[in-house]
Amino acid sequence: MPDGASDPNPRRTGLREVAKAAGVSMMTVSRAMRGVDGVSESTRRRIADLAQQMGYVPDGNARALAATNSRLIGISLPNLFNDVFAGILDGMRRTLHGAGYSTVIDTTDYDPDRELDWLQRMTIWRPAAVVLTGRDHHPELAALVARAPMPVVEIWDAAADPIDLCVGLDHRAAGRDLGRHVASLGYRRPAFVGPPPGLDTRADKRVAGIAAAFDAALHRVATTGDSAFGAGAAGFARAMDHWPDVVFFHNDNTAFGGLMAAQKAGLDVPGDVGIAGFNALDLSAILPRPLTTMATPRRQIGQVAARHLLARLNGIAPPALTALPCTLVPGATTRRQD
Amino acid sequence: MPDGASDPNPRRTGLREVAKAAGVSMMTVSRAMRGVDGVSESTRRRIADLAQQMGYVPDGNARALAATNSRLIGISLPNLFNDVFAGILDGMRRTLHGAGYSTVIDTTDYDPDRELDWLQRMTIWRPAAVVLTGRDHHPELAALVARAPMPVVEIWDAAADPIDLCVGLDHRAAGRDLGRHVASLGYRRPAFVGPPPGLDTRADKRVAGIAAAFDAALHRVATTGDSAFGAGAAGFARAMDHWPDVVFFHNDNTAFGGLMAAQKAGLDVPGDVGIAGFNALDLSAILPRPLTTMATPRRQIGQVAARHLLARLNGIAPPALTALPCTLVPGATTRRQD
DNA sequence: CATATCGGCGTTAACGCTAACGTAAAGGAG
DNA sequence: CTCCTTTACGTTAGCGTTAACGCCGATATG
Repeated sequence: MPDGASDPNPRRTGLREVAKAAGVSMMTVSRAMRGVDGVSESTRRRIADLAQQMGYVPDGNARALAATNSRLIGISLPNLFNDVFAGILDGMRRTLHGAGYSTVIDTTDYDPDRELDWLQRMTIWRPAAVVLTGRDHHPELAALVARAPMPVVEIWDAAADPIDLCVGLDHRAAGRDLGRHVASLGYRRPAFVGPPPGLDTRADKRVAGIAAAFDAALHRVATTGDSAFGAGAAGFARAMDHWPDVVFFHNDNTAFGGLMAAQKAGLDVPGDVGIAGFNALDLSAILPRPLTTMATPRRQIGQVAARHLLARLNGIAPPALTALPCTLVPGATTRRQD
Repeated sequence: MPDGASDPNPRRTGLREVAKAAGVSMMTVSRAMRGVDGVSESTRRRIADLAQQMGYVPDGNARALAATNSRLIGISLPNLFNDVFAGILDGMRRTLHGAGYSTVIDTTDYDPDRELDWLQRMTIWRPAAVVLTGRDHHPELAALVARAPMPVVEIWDAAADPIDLCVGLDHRAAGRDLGRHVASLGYRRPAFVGPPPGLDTRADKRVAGIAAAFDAALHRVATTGDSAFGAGAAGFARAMDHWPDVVFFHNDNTAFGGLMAAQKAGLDVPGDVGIAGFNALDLSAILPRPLTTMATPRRQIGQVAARHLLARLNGIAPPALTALPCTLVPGATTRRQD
């Protein structure tokens, strides 16, 4: 069958072509394809078959333009080199995807400027909603959202007065609970190894919670570098200058780095020094001495956030603030209870 | 300042409003905003100021519709719980983002059906291009791409006859090089722990490469479960039933799981058994005994893929197939060279 | 001094689709 | 048999933007 040459511009098959082939109006095809009422079952099936056979693909841009709303949801996360955000994202995307939404993702590296920048570019697509990580944003972000009204979900950090919706956990309480547990084991001189203050505000809240559980001051050591593991090892060495009897880490990966450094330094864990992580990542459970850590409901946060968002998009008002509980994992890198 | 009520429908500021305010035609504003030729510098600046001040945000949907192309790029990856794909993605996104493209991401869990499904839904948005992982797709995918012609980049696995563009590494060669190194150390009875054959075709190619480096047959053990670490530990235990003297793992995370299992079983590594990973993830370097592994240029793959893609989008023809080199990391979980 | 060229801008006609409203025919109630 | 309702469509008028082309005055070119 000779192909081209006959038609100079073979025009992509659109609603028009399907309509002509089916002997109905474009509007009927449009309705049939979207599954909205007003088309008889027989016609719908006939159109669906025809569309399939003709290779018709609806045009999301035209659709969004005509309907003045799209099925695109923007998601902003600090990074993806981290099972924490990968877990949240996974929980969220399964639900959103199932409801017919596509997700546009960006990572900010904890930089509010980049978050704002991304949101500005995202609004070009008239997204149905956006998801932001945390509660601390660029000062201009609120104005931007006010100008382009749409549902906003802030995830991971549950704190009062969200922009719109918020699903996460209470990081201060999680830090406090972990701190209290460790303090109850008899530790008295805590240190913390993690990002420098101000960078990751969730970490700051956890530190505050941990510190509140102890009488003595908590020594905070700032890590740098790309690898969480390497940063943990280096941070641990610097933390030990202050003779702590227990070192808290930003997360389990850095804690593992610290554990390796302790081993290399010939220190006994938990005899000479206790070690505690955060998040209960997969790694923490298979160590010969499982990490003391706090399990965070990451996938669940994503799922709940997505469900609330869908509710909002369907006109139902979900709770503005949802804090999900964490679970202490006693592990074996701190002393056992006497 | 009393706000609403005066105008019943305050209409979002569009090209029209800016044009009216600037006393020029919509077309001039359009040109000015896009930075295309045909507008004097003074007019351009005046319009830009006005647009900024009026809070004008271009409509990507209308733009894509009128221009019949969008600045959206679809990216399909197996998952994000893995520094491998997170690294590739990061390298790619920095470059694409810098060129003004947004990325729509999906994960497939190594399921060709889900990849096809996603691509079908992605084409709705008329993306400027799509990125797929690997070279093995659903049989119908080629037809789908042919119907909606657009640049396609296949990443991670460099193999002949790509759909369009391909940037990755030669997994068979990487496996072979790693295998040869290990064989040269005197190991004779290799085993492999990783996903079941057919699931991750890159892993299959590496296995083939490893096997080719040995005289004896290679025992392959399939892992299951969500956690790479746990899977590695369980897989190692099952692999030892066949008395291998060296166990290769799908990646460094599973290898670490295996290492922990060996330690728990009282086996000496590399005395009793050698262990080799793949990818040189951050984890592998900070272990007391660094992993024998193969370093893969993940971020670089992303960058090169993005650069080639941008070239293609700008009408320049990049090389169809690019294979990037890997670097052997001898580590200490296999014997030293005699 | 006529003609070609070019920068700077405007006009027109889509791009592919959907909201809102219109209409014709069939069925049910009184 | 009229009136109302419901079902199943069709018609009209955009959604906000850009490609293509046209026009006009200003500066080179022969």
